[in-house]
Amino acid sequence: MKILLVDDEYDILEFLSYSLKKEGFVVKTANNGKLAVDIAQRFKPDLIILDVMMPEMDGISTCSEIRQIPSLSDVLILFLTARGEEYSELAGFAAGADDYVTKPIKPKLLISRIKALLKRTSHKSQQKAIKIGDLHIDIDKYELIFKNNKIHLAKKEFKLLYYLMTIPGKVFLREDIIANIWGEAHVGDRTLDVHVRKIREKIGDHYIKTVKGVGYKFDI
Amino acid sequence: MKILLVDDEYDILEFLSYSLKKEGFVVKTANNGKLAVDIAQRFKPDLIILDVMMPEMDGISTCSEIRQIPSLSDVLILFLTARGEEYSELAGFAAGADDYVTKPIKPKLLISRIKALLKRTSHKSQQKAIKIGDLHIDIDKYELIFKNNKIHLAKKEFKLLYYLMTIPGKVFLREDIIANIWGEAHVGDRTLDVHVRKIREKIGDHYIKTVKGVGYKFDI
DNA sequence: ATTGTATATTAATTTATTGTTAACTTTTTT
DNA sequence: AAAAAAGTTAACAATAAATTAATATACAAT
Repeated sequence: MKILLVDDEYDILEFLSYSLKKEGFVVKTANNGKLAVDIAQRFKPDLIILDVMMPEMDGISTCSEIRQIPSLSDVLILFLTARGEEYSELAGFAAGADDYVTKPIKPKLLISRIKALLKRTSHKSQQKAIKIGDLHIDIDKYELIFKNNKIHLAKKEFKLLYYLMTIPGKVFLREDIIANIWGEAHVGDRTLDVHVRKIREKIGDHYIKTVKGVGYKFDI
Repeated sequence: MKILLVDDEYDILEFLSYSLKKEGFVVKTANNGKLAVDIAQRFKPDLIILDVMMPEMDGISTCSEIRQIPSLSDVLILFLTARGEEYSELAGFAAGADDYVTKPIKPKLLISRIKALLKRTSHKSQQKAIKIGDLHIDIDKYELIFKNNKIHLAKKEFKLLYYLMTIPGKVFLREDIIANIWGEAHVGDRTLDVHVRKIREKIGDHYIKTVKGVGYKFDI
C-alpha cells in the first residue's frame, strides 16, 4: 500500500514517514500542495495524508484539485487538522476527504484509522471460510479444523495457510507470499520455510507442496 | 435516543433538528453522505434520517455503506423522499431502510413514525437475551446467569462479555473491542486485559479465548 | 459535603507465545 | 560434482497478554 504524505513541516514528514514505513507502507512525501498533486499523478498512492494548514495551497484546495484528476478520483484522502477546527472538518469532508485525524498525532491511532480506511474500500467479495478436504479454515474465527479437531495456528502461520488456501492448486511465488504476509519488511531467507514447516507439522506434509525455484502451493 | 440527521439543505437540517431536539432526542447533523458515515461511527446513533437526494453520495449509497459497517449494522435508517418517487422507495428498502417519510415533511408525522420505529426495535432488543452453554445473559437486567446462579458483572464487564457473545466463535479484534466498549476515549494498553480477567474470574477461563496478536472470542 | 464502596484504569512486572535468525543438512537442478 | 534452493533444528529476540497491585474515578448513602 502506497501513501503520499503532505505537510509543510519537515519534522512531521520525517516522523510520520518513519512510523508508516515501519508498518510496511511505501511512503513518499511532499512539502506543499502543488508538489503533492504532481507527485500523486506519478506515484499513484492508495492514500494521501494531507495537512489542512499549509502555506500557499492549503490541504482543502489540494484535496479539491486532486478530486478533479480522473486518475486520482478514487484515491483515499485523510486530513490532519488541529484539534477543535470544526471548520476544517466540515470543509474537508465537503472537499472529498475520507477521514481526518487531529493533531497532535498519535501514530498508533493514525495507523489504525488508515487501516480501517483501506479495509473499508478493499471490501470486495471476500469469502471468509474455506473448506478443502479434511481442512476447514475460518478467518473470522481464526480457527482451523482438521479432521474435526481444532488445530491451533499462530497468527503468521494462519495467515500463511489461509493465503495459500485462497486458490488451491495455484503456485504462489515466494516473493509474493513474503510481500503478502510480511509486507515490505525485509525478512530473512529461511523465515518462510520455517513457518511452512510449522504448519506441516500440524496438518501433515502433503497439503503444502514445494515448487522448487518458484514457491509453494496448497493442494490436496 | 440519538438521531443523526443527514440532508444537504441547511434549512431542513435546521428545521428538523429543532423539532427533534424539542422532543428530547439528541441530534447531530451532517450535510453529506460521507460525513454522515463518519459521524455515525463515532456518534453511534439509534436512528439515522437520510435524505435520498443528495449531491455526490446519495442516501441510498450512504445507507448501503452504513449497513456494511459492523458496529452500525443494526442502526435504524429512515429515508426522506420526494412524493411519488416510487423508485427511491424500492431502492431504499433494498439498501436496508427501515422506513421512509415523504417530503414535504410534517414534523408531527415524522416524530410519530420515529417513535413507532424506535419502539418496534426496543421490543426486539428485549428479546436479545443470549443463552449459550451454562450462560444466560440479559441485556436489560445487566445480569448474567451462570449455572442457575446470578453473577454480578460491572457495567464494562457486562458490555464486554455481551459484545463477545453476540457472535460466538468470532474473533473480535482488540481495536474493535476497544472502539466498541470505550468509544473514542483512548484507553491504556492493558485495560482490556484486566476486564477480561475479571470476567474470567467469575465465569471461568475457558469461555473467553485469546487469539494472540488478534483479539478475543467467546466460545464454548 | 463527606465518606465508603464499587468500579475503572494504569503501571509495573511476569509469563507465555510467537517470530526470526543462524548454522547446518538435505534435496534438487544444472 | 558444484551450485542453488529448500528443509531442519534450536537458540534467542520480540511481542503480546496475563497478572498483580496501586491509584483514580464514579456513585451512592449518609
